[in-house]
Amino acid sequence: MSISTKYNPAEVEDKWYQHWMEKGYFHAKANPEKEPYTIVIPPPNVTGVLHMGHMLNNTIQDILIRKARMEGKEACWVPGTDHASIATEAKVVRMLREKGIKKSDLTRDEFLTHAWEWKEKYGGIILKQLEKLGASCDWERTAFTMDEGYHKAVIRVFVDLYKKGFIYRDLRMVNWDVEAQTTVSNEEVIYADEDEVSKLYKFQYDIKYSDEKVVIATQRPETILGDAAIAVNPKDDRFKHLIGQTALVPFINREIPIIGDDYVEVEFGTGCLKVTPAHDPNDYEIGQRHNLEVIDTIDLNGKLNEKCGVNKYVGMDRFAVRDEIIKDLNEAGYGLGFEEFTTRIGRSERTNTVIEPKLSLQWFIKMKEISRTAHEVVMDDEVELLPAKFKNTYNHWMENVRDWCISRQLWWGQQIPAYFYGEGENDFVVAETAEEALTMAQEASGNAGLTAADLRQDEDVLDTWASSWLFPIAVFDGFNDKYFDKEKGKIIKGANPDLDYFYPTATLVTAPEILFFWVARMIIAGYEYTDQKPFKHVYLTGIVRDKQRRKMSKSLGNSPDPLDLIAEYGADAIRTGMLFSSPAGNDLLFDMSLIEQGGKYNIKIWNSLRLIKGWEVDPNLDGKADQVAIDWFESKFNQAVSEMEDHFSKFRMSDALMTAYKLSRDYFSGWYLEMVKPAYQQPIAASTLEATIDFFERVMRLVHPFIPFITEEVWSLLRDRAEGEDIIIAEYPTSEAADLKIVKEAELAFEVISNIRNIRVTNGMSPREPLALAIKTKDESRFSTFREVIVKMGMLTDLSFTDEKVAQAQSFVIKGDEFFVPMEGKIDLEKEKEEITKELNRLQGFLKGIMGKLGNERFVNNAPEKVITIERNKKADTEAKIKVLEEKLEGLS
RNA sequence: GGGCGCUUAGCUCAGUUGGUUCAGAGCACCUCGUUUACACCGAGGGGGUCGGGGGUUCGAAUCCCUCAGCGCCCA
Repeated sequence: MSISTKYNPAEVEDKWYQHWMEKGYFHAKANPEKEPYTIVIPPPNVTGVLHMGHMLNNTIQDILIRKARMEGKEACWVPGTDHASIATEAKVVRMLREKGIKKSDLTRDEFLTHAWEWKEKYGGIILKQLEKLGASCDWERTAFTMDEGYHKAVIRVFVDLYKKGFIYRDLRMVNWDVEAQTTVSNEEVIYADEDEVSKLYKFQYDIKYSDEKVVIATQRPETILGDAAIAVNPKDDRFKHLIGQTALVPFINREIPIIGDDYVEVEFGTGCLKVTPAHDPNDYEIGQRHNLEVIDTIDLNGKLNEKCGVNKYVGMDRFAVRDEIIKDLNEAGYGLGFEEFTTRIGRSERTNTVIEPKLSLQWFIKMKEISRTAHEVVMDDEVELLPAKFKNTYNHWMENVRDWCISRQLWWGQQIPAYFYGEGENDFVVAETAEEALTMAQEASGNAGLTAADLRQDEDVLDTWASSWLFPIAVFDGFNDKYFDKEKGKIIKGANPDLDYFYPTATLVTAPEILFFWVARMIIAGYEYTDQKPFKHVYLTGIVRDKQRRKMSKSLGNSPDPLDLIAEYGADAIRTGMLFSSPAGNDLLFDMSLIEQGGKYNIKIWNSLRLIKGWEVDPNLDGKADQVAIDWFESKFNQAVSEMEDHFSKFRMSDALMTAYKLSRDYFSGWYLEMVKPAYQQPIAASTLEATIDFFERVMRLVHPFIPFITEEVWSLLRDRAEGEDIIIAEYPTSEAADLKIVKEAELAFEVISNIRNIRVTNGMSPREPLALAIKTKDESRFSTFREVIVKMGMLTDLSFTDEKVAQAQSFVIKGDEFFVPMEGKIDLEKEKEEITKELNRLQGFLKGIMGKLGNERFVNNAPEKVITIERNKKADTEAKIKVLEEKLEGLS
């Protein structure tokens, strides 16, 4: 069979992915004969598209899964998508707006119809893209957080937690996005990378029954009309006498108290703080402490309402009012100018609108108690974070965990199953279905005549994380009626074969930025519902950045399109490229040259295949001369496998790849193939060819998890394969004892060869220039094994042993042995002398250091014998080298 | 403001309990080479006072203190 000169990734990759799918290799079934190995994907946004972060993350997951599969485990990688309330709703709203439809013109049901259409059309694109990467997900298990079963699970958990007393409703200061008309979590509020310069305006307030004035400084003059107090620091001598007096809000002359509170920073602004409990979280807290009135002057749409007390401002946008009120107050003589200061202004991640702090009734989950076990298990390494440094961060967060606001003022998502039957704040019931709710409401209200039409379900949906925190359980249908004990609020063990088999999962691979939003909460849910951890290891990847360390993002335009990259270089190249420089927890500085390196690696493998496929066997050859190379590579292989096992056990994926890369590229394709390669157009021994193919197969199996496509292709071409004899399910190599003696002998031989090559290069000789080598050694046997290798690869005409120094020769020393390459006057004497002198100086300096150590009594007395012996050996070795060089120098002059 | 972490070659990073020539890898760089698997290659080479200072120790990239710079998380 002839093999194409060029490797064509696109063609090969599509072919094999299809083949794997047809054979059903990705599908996992509960199989008691095998050990399970499960990974659940961090579900990407359903409307998302593949970006570089996904590429890294999913490459790592695929490597883990493929390796587990080859190790004979039942490898199950569950893919899925997240409904992503805020992001998806924003996209649907934008799409509708482009069609001229306003969300506010639609009913909830109409909007959701559009949203589902959108989801059907664009949802899951990202999963198709993962196929291109080679992801071996069990596509039959693809989950979506709003699937019917999943939806029921989320609602069930809400009801259960409510019953258990973990969910409550309370007035809280939330971040209000006036454009999206929703609350956003603290995490969704972003601050500019650099502090922003803003203006701090000063205004004076009159004091009742006094000629004194009090001067405050504020960034938000539009909230003045909602002021409930002026606060000063009780330790501030300038102002403490004012405490207890009454100030007048400028312009409207509303009376407000002057209070003392430690929160006020003496140094900041004027030292006097206007307190607006309705519009600032800190002010709200001060208000709570001092029982201040809450005057909510800004409506949900960001416009001032009649409570502000000034007709002309009612209905105006908050920022327009700011300009207006500054002007008006200045004209009225209250303004005292402004100063610039740097501050941080929170903006909505979704709409970039300045966040409006807002008091609102929200649903919360109490976190302290429910998260206790989740806190402990990470501290005890029952769940291991990798790298471990994230334990500290996790600990800090868990120690200060705050209640989780789970309501979102959106339509796309899981609607909160709270049903109101009256006007009161507490006239509601919580139930899994409307029917159940009706019965409960009739009971709660004492009104048996209530009908379904009298019930009003809470308008809000749940935070998306309140869906995805159930992911490892819900993808195995864990909350289904059949497996869920509603009384106890626990999942029944032994009832759900899939869950019992695949859960707890093995490893979660995700980004550190969602350690709390998702990882911690999954652990919490895991223990709450199964009394088990959801996963053993959490591998936290870094962020993919560009060379200037900027995060790669579409908005910055600094990210290549992953699919273009795959099309151009092939998925294997991308996978290796991403992994070449990607230690766990460290950011990855993406560089095209890494992808190119990955591509070159594939080509190297391809060319090695071409070389081997070109060899003709001569049955008369015994191949004895090749045995040394075979023995050596066998050991080298085992050494590498053992190293990789160590790397894998520590989740050092980059290092594992580098070990495999060097084994296959440097040792197999470089040294080994060169050692056994027959001369041009010469045949090879059958046994050597067989051994070589066997090695090649083993190397391919070893790297298959990293580069699945080319390894499958090479595997299929190396031998005639039976149906189903595919590398994807071939056995993963495990390490066996390596013969360290032969490895050491090889190293010596390679060093000799390297020195000979060096002589050629430094003397400007052609690599083919015939040379001879004479060795002066006490132990000829150490060269016996690799004698022929040295001759072949050193391009030597002769290798002999000598007792005498050889004149007119280039020489070098390795471990006390002297090597002579006769040059017959071809060398540059002066240059040679210069170099020897240089080396001599270096060695003498080195020796001086050793002598210093050995001359130090405290060293000799205190250091372990082993260390002293090493120093003595170093001394002897160095002295020998110096002697040789000195003699050489003499010989030259 | 509180917490955590980082600083080793031009770049990205290894360096496990202080002790083998421990100062390393990959990439980049420089020189040479087109010898039929591969120039998407091969051979060879240069390059770091381990952020600064101090201390502990016979011995420090490694432990302690301190200064400087950087990053992340939370307020």
